[in-house]
Amino acid sequence: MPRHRFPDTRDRLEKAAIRLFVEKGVTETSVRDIARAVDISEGALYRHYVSKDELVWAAFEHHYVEFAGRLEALAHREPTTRGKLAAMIRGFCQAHDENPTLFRFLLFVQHAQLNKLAPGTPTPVDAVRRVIERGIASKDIPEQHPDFATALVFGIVLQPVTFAAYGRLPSKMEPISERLVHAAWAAVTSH
Amino acid sequence: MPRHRFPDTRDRLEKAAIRLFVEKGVTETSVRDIARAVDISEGALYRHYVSKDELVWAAFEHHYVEFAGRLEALAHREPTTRGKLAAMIRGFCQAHDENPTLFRFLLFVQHAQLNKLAPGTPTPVDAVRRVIERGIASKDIPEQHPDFATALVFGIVLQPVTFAAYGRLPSKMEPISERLVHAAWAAVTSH
Amino acid sequence: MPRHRFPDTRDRLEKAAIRLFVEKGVTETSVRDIARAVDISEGALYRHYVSKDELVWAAFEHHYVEFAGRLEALAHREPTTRGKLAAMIRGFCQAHDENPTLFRFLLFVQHAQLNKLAPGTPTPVDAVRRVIERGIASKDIPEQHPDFATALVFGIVLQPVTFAAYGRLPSKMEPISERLVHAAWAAVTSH
Amino acid sequence: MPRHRFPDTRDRLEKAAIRLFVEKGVTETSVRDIARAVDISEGALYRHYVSKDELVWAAFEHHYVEFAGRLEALAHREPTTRGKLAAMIRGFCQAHDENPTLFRFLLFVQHAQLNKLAPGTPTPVDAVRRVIERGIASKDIPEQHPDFATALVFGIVLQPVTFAAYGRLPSKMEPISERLVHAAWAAVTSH
DNA sequence: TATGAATGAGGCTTCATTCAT
DNA sequence: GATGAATGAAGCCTCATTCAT
Repeated sequence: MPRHRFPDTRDRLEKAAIRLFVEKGVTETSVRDIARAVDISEGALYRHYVSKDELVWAAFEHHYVEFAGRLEALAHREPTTRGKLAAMIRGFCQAHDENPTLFRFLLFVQHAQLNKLAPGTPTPVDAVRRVIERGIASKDIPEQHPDFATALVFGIVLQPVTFAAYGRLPSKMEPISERLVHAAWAAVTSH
Repeated sequence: MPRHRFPDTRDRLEKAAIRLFVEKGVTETSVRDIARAVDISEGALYRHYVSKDELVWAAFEHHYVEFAGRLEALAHREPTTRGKLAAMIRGFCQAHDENPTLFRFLLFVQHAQLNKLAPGTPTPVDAVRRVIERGIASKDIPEQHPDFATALVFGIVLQPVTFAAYGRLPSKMEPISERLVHAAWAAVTSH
Repeated sequence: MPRHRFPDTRDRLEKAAIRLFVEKGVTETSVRDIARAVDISEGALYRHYVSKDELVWAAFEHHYVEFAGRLEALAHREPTTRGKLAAMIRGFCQAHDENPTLFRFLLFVQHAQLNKLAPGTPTPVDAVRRVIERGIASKDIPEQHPDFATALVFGIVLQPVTFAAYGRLPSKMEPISERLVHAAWAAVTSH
Repeated sequence: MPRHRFPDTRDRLEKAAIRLFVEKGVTETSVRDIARAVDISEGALYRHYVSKDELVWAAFEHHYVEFAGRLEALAHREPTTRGKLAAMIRGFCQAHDENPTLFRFLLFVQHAQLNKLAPGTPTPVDAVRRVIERGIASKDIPEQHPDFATALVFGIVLQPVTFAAYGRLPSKMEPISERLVHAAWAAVTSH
């Protein structure tokens, strides 16, 4: 049951759009740019997406929710708080290395899109936050504001991604995933 | 309508622009938006800035370089690696709390502006990196890629700022500065 | 309002632009003027030309090169120097009378456009100059600076065109073409 | 009885404006350009000229009328038609070489300004035309349309100036003045 | 008297979107 | 279905001119 009659063109549009959005920014990428990248006419794009906004949103939502689910599942498999956190951080690294462009897209556009998510939709932030909350409850992690601890974990994971995006660090995350796990655990459990 | 009532138009433009840039994004803020916020005509803006780009750049460069110098000075006063790092992190928090809008502006636009900095201009990243490099040389910090450790520190400091910007954390950083110092030190010295 | 009723929009734009350029000058003609003359929106013009500059250039280049070729061909058919020169002068007159507006456009904008011609592109000036050069070599024309003689011929032909453009002379050139031929030959062979 | 209280600044403005007008064109030269060239403020320019248009006009009118008078006087001194014409052509060459920029200015802007001349004001064209008219009346020149003959003389003189302006001929006219005299006389008397 | 900030109109261009073909 | 010309709003910028200081 395909979600659309032209799944191929739609996918190619999404992929090209994501690439351009990361390269130039969303506002700086025109519908024309996207149509050209996929070699269709501007008008044709509107057969696949109602508007540019919808294209951005669809590209975001689809992958963002999927990624949240993936993290959730990874955490679910592990029994301990540290194991869950470690699995999620490794999941971040793996997702990044599989498709850095997509990862950067999600990272860079999230704040403009988050408010469009249906309330209650699980996000990667929620996934991490939930693990931390339970870790605090079970005393695996010292008492602290769970959002703050979540921020620490995200900062530790995403800043290297940002540095990599701008060439300050090598582009692969998986080689440093264990370092990130240790750093995140240390940060979250310090005092 | 009076003409010279505001000899400080340039300053008012910068301030209004920074606010709008943070609220809506740089591309999404039009010259007209800025001019209206200051109640002058669009054309008048060009008496003060050669172009919108120059306005963005001037607002960025001025404060960015100043902030880098401030961090440098804070680090300079402290004798130990940990002291230096702690002073800088507290400096971040203080700078943020003094003017969160300005801080967010610097944070959000930096990547589009950094390549315009004259080569060799010291940046906050350089300031932190230098302390870390020396800390590694003096064995205060375990052997590791200094850019990686720098990323950890920045992630730990900036992600809470980002969470605060989007309402996930309280808007003041100074109350959590000691926590950030501990977390950063823990992350950098873990293994 | 219908969209595709004029598949010849580009041509109509060029024609209207040329007319306006002659009437008011290139800089003094706005893109809006041109679009209005053809009854399309300003934005639509950019489907046909990348910029106003390109419109000016395209209108110029196309006709200028064509005209140069036409003169060249006319000269080629004649065996003698005087015959070649006479044919070219008659060609000028005929081209002018066929479309005085176009001719004046080429005359008035040439200096701003000539430096954009690909080096080596033949021009009407080259065509005349070449005939004169050979005429000097074959002693049909007395020894003299060929550029100077070329200037004389052009002055003799174009100044009446200019006078006609500003109403000082009747608007048709063909009736005076033989007079121009005589005058040009007399000027070029005097001493 | 000075014509203005700031003859010096006014002169410098006129000179700078003429230079810029020749270099870039009248429309393409802004009031700002002119004010800067003379190192005064934009506002100050309006103490000397009511508007940009008036500056253009004043610069034109002043020199144009003066030049017409000069030609008239030169012709007056000579008894014969050929002598008068020769004197005027030499006068053109001399005026050009004294100040080529001014000469080009008059040449290039004349058509936009001529209709502002008070009716009856003598122009260089009138001066030449009058001599030709009388030459025809006295049979020194064969019967022909005097405007046409005037066009020939102007073409022969001005086209070399144009070629010089664009680098196709050496920049001095006086060395070729006798050639121009001969060519003009030959053109005008041919048949 | 000189300055230059301010105006307001207008210039060129881009863009998301529509729609006749 | 697909095309791409057309729209109309908006974007950035320049300019001649005015006028408070």
